Amino acid sequence: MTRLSEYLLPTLKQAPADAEAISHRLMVRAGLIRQIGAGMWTWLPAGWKVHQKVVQIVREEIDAIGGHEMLMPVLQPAELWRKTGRLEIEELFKLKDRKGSELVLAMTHEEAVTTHVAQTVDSYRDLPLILYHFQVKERDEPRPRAGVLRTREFVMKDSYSFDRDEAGMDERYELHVGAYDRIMVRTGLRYYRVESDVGMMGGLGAHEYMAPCAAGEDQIALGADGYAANVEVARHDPHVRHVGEGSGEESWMRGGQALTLEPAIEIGNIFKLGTRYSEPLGATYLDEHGSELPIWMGCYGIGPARIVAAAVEQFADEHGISWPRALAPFAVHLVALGRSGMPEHDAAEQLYGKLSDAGVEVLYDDRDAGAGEKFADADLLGCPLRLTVGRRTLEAGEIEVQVRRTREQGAGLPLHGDGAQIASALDELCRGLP
RNA sequence: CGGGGCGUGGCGCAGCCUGGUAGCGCGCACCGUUCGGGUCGGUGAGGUCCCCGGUUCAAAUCCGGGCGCCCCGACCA
Repeated sequence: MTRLSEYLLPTLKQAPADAEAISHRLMVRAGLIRQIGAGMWTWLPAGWKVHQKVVQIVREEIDAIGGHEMLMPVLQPAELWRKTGRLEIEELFKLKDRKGSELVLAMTHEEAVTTHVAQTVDSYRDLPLILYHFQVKERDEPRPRAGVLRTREFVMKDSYSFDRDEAGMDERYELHVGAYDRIMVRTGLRYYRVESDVGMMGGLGAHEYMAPCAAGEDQIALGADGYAANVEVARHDPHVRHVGEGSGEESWMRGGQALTLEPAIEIGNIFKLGTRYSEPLGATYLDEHGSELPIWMGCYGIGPARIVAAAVEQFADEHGISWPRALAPFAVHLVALGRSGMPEHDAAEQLYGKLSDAGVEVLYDDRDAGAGEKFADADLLGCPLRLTVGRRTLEAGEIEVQVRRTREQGAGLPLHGDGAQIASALDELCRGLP
């Protein structure tokens, strides 16, 4: 599928000096991302592949609960935001066009979707509805940090539900809980769904999906009984007592149980909005009796970039990244040893052809480079399986297979076997991996 | 926004204190060598020393102003 000699994968031995978070260091070193300014990042080809793996998982699960994908613009009239009272938000980028008209760069899309629904939905027969898109969000963050973890521009999947009443909204909300749980499981991440502060979105309920990792900027409180909450929520929970204050080590108790605090990053959030946006934007419908009623809404966000970074954080080791199989840029990293023209190199070429034809996602390292360099890059990039074709391989008639996560060598596969058979054997192997 | 740090070739750094217009490692190009864990040797290319101004015969170096980036905190629809 991809020859490394013809690909752009600029790996580095040393991370940029100012990079501290593991995901920041490794994603730059592995050639996945490059910075262009504070909180402004480019996804290079291999990085974008990973990002799009996440996007596709999210798309499939939102489609499965009846979501309809669309695309709304980032550039929007300021007037919409004035109507909802959000024009004054500091993080909102504001600008003017050549005529002097006031515009904003959207940091989220409630204003846009609600406007469209207000214009197009008239009857109770049009509801419920789930609309979503993957679109860039622009936020003038006071402090971007940690590579792709907190940026000023990032792609978000945001879906919005529209219902006749509160019960309907709750139903759509629960559908999203299910979809989000399935998304998290499929990505292979360790995660918690925690109750969150509803903040300015109204008091109707909200959850956050948190991925524990060292670079996390939030803290979650966890109980042995399965209790999991944002620390802000835990703080206001009457059952939670704060024990060790001031001694440096924080200690919380809930119903006689100690709570542990863990740093985590927010990778998704879901809110019950109620009529917070439908009212100012006039999104109403007529019910069976001809009465005009406001539409009940929910909004549901998920950040693919944060899922990618969290996966790096959670599974990296001293050699580099170790992707969960669902997110890996390639299923297989094939390393050819020896110089081009030598028998082992020719054998690697043949194998590459067979795997490609069989539809295996394979990155083929056909570069004229030393074995050490190739293995180091393979470890750094972190594809689940590494295949090696070298002199030993030829002698044994077997392809060497190494599992990235465990760095253990499995049983070899027949070098001269049928392509489809090798592919299905690899597929089998992959399915057994995390 | 408060506190701290940094800006010298693609990356990592030295030089700055004690002014004399730039050096190391990696990477890159070429030659040879090696070819199962970042081989070794040689040759070479590549720098407005973040920007503007000032001091001085002379500024990467000293002074003033600005910009950019990172880290901690605050903030985080």
